[in-house]
Amino acid sequence: MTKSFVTAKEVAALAKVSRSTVSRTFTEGASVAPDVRQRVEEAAKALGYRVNKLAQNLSADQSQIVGVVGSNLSTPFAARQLDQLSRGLLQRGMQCLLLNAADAQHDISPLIEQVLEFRVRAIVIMSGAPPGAIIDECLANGVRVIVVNRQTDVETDTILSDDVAGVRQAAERLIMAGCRFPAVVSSSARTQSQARRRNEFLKLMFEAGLEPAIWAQGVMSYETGQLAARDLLATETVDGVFCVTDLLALGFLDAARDMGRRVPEEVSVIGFDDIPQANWSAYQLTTIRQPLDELTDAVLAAIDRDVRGGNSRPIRRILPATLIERATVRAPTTV
Amino acid sequence: MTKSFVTAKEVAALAKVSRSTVSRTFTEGASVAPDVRQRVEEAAKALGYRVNKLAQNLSADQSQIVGVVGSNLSTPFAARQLDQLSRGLLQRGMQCLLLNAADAQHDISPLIEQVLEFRVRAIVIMSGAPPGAIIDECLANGVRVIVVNRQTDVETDTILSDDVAGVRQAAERLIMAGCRFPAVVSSSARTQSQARRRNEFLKLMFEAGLEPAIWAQGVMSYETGQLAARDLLATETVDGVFCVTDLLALGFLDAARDMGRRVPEEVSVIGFDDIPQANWSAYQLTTIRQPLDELTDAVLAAIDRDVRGGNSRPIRRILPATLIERATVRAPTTV
DNA sequence: CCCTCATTTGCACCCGCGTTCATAAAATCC
DNA sequence: GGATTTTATGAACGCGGGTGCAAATGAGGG
Repeated sequence: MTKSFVTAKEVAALAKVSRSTVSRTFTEGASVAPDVRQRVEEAAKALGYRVNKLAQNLSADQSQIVGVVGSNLSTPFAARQLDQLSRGLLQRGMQCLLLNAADAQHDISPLIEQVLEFRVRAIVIMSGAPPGAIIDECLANGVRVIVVNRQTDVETDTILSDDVAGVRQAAERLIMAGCRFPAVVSSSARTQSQARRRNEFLKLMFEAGLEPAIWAQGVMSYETGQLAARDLLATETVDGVFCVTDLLALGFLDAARDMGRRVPEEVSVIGFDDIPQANWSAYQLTTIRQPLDELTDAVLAAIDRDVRGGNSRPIRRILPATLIERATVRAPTTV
Repeated sequence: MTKSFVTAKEVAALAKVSRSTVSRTFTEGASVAPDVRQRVEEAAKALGYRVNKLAQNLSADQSQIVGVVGSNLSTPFAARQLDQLSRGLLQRGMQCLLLNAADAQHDISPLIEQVLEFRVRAIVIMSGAPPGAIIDECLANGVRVIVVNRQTDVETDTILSDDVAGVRQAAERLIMAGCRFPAVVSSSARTQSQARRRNEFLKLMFEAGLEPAIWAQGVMSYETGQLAARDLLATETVDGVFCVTDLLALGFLDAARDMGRRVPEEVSVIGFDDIPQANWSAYQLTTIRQPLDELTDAVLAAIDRDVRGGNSRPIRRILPATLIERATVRAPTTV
């Protein structure tokens, strides 16, 4: 019943040629007589032959597979990122081996090891903490590693959006709105971009002579944002909130409204990422947009890069984040 | 610079054993003397050896890769589905080769062919139109095909949520709310589940003596839902809307409110899927829940199944969809 | 002390395909 | 038309690793 796949040998037998000729028929730019080629192709079609990529990649010692490790894939931002990336890979004739790091903060070495076993062409790390040692090992083996939105001490391709500049715009905007009692909301997960955004916000606020309330609990989710609002608005005097993620901001918004606080009149809220929901008319969240398209393009470009001159230096691209004005921050006050 | 990977041969040389012994050391249940095993393992670690899955799978004539074809991956429902599935696969020691069918209605044969070349263990089809011919070919080659939320004429594993029963609950609920002028909203994409939900709704409404307005345009998105509301509420008398997808329903809700219509007092709205956003407090959308967890479990079970007795008949599981009462449908009227 | 049996190990071959290399056939040149 | 170049084809080898088989080693029993 469960017959095995058709091999080139069987095609060769049917077409009455050698297996080498079959191989050549399916190899670009090999020399095969037209009539023979046709005979082989017919035989292949009749038998339902398709090359075994496993074997093909084995002798070539490289595959067109790209390993992608990510986490929180149901989160709007990550989902869009993966959607774009996987589509781009497919368009470029590469395969996308998805490794879902269930837990962001865990060490993702085992995942990388797993993907290495497939002699992948490149590894894209969208999340998780990759220890330098294993990245070095990848690079030593000629596997390009592309790290997204994360600083690494290792010399490898790095693509990130300009969190610092983005946060600066957010902070300035809140200050322009006349906020006196800022707060910053994040989850308890200590991912790099979260920490970077939070710390930069704190730094800027201190420089402006303000002392933000700090809230950091739970997982990265809408519900955590709600919780933050209930905590902060009940116990603190807060008139301007920076949520390190839109998801948090949306939860914050809803809970604030449920508590009867008016946004932006009583409290301004600003997020980060610009996920689609931020633009839904129930929210109209003012936020900092991550340049997702450019991010994806940069990743794809970095992967393609290794085809050409081998040992050029690693890419390091910082893409601009921009303030998207919507309706959750008070209009600038003319001081 | 770009050195190749370490092979078993090199490990053998270092450990002063034969390559077979190295192979056996990494093979479950093979007979290797304890001291030799340790020597080999040390050598392997020192050299950074890892087995080449390509080669391993080649001789085994099967991989632990599962091909997953999906589309609209940034959509909340699909994203969650993929998240769960990829996590489950990883936990079970399988790899997830993601094929992103950019366009749902296109023929996905080329995608399947591509994934077949990797001698995958199974193929999960979450979207797209798989022609029966190629599925037959998969099955003939011993590759299990699992189709999710889609009826097929081919005899293969099928997992679907009970759209019909779900829609019945939605329709009954709207009727209970006293709706006289129902409408059904879908996108113009002619995916099976959309069509099934719409047609079933129409049928039930006709049976109840009502004649629903039909709206079907655009892509599957929040914005399309907004558009539907603007169209329907402006030109028709509508007091009860079934959106075949939560995403549509949320857009509909927002646009309806923006037009000043009160929900559920003036118009009741009910969705399908129960995506996380449906439970956000700005919406509180009454909807039909697809049993996502059970769906994923069933898919994973179907994949695992092929380990055991080979030629048992294909699975066909229909999982119950349940009405989730929230706040967008009027309370039942006591007729 | 010799024989038997269990365990360990190396050899050789196979998986399916790409790729020299040599050879046969065809085409070109003078 | 013979010499030379080009082209087409098949045999053989390698990619990295699994595995059947037989030799080698060691332990146990009579």
